[in-house]
Amino acid sequence: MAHDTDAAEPEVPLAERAYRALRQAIVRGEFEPGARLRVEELSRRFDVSSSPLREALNRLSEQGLVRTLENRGFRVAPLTVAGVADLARVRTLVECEALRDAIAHGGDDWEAQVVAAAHALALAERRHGDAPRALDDDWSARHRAFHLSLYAACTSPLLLELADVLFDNAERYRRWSASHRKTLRRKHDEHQQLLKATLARDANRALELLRQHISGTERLVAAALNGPAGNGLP
Amino acid sequence: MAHDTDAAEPEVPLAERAYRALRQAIVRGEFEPGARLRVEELSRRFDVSSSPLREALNRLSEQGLVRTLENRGFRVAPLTVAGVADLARVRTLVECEALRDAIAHGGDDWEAQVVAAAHALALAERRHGDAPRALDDDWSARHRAFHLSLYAACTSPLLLELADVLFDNAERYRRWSASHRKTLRRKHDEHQQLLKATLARDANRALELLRQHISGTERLVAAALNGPAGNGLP
DNA sequence: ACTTGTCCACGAATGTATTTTTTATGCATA
DNA sequence: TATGCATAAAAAATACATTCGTGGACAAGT
Repeated sequence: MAHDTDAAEPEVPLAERAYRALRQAIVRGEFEPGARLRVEELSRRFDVSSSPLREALNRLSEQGLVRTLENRGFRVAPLTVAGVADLARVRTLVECEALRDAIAHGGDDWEAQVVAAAHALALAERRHGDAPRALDDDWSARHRAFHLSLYAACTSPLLLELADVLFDNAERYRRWSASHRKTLRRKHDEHQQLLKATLARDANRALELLRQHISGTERLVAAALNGPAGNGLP
Repeated sequence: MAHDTDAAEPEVPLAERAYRALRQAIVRGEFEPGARLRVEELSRRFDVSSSPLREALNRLSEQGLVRTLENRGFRVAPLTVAGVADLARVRTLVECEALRDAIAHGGDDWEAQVVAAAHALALAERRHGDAPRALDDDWSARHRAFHLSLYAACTSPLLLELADVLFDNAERYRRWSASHRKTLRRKHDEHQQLLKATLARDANRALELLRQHISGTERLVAAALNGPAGNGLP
């Protein structure tokens, strides 16, 4: 029996591993927004040859994290004011619908998972003091888990998949904003209120809170994007 | 200077060509719904080697047209009752929002394009008699162009991209349904009404018509899917 | 005799190394 | 300063090697 924690999980294909590693690197902001993604560099960096790497890049480009320029290689998708506005809009549309459905159909197990995720997030926040949370991988993972747990009971697989992809795109903006800004955001109360409304099955209130949550993030990011001119953005 | 109409448009990469050809083949139903997509076969069929082909397959799998099974190759995404319901639901959400926005923001040029697309579609329908339209490539192209022209003035690129991908997924169901059914659908009136309401900038009515249009298609497809048991579907 | 499990071989998917083609860059020349 | 050619770099595609599942034969046990 092969154990997973060993050298490099040989049962998961290299293309898949490259995909995950690259996606995480992009979401975490390890590359500059418009930066070129040279196949050979990445090839060395992830210790994988070109073919699986190109497969990963192609998948990411369908998700909006990477841009393909024909015969001119790949680039990290840029971060723009228009982009964050568009993203917030579509996220609101998709995630509100998913939340509405989850509230309507979720059972006890779903509620339990939501409470668990919220608690895990709260723990990370308390422990974390005043450092910018969005830059902490652990907090980010729990933040993501909390939001997605809210939708988990949604009956539409497509909607869930969309919410997933859109969340990753938004994560890039959150991290960029957190690292280019002085004032830090306090999302704890918003999350708690969202949790409370959801558990109370108060769909109207929960949806309104979610809308505000998303648009609040968007406003901050947009301000950071065209505020300190010359901070790396067009 | 290379001319485009010659042998094979050398300026568009093979991966891109493979992607387009394969997508069209899948949408047109040239493969059975759950059929295996062997790399070597496709490689010979499209006269391309494995690398660009795998890139195309990876992109298509992100779009929902192809399913990836780790270490077991690719398959055409299945056609299921749950799938068509889910798809119709998300299409309604996305396309209604896109249409609302287009009606709010579209200018004269947009209106002109919509009218043109509608007219082109009407011409194809009149000429086409009573044969099942969804099986005719020309009609399908015009049908697609008409629907997408309605959204073209939408200010959200993301929404437009989503509408595009979802429409292709729906096209698979339309074609399958059209080829496994006796009674044919008459969508002409629905399209005309939709056009009329849109040009009148009557958003409420247009959105309601679009909802009915999508759900009408869904009902027919769902009926065809579990109606004649043993017609190739689980 | 029939089932059940294991091992081997074949085919197909995955991955690497290499060649080909295209695009970008620098230098010389007008 | 602009233009054209030569060179270098990188992307795209191919050919080749490796690895991984699948199915069949054979052996052991029921």
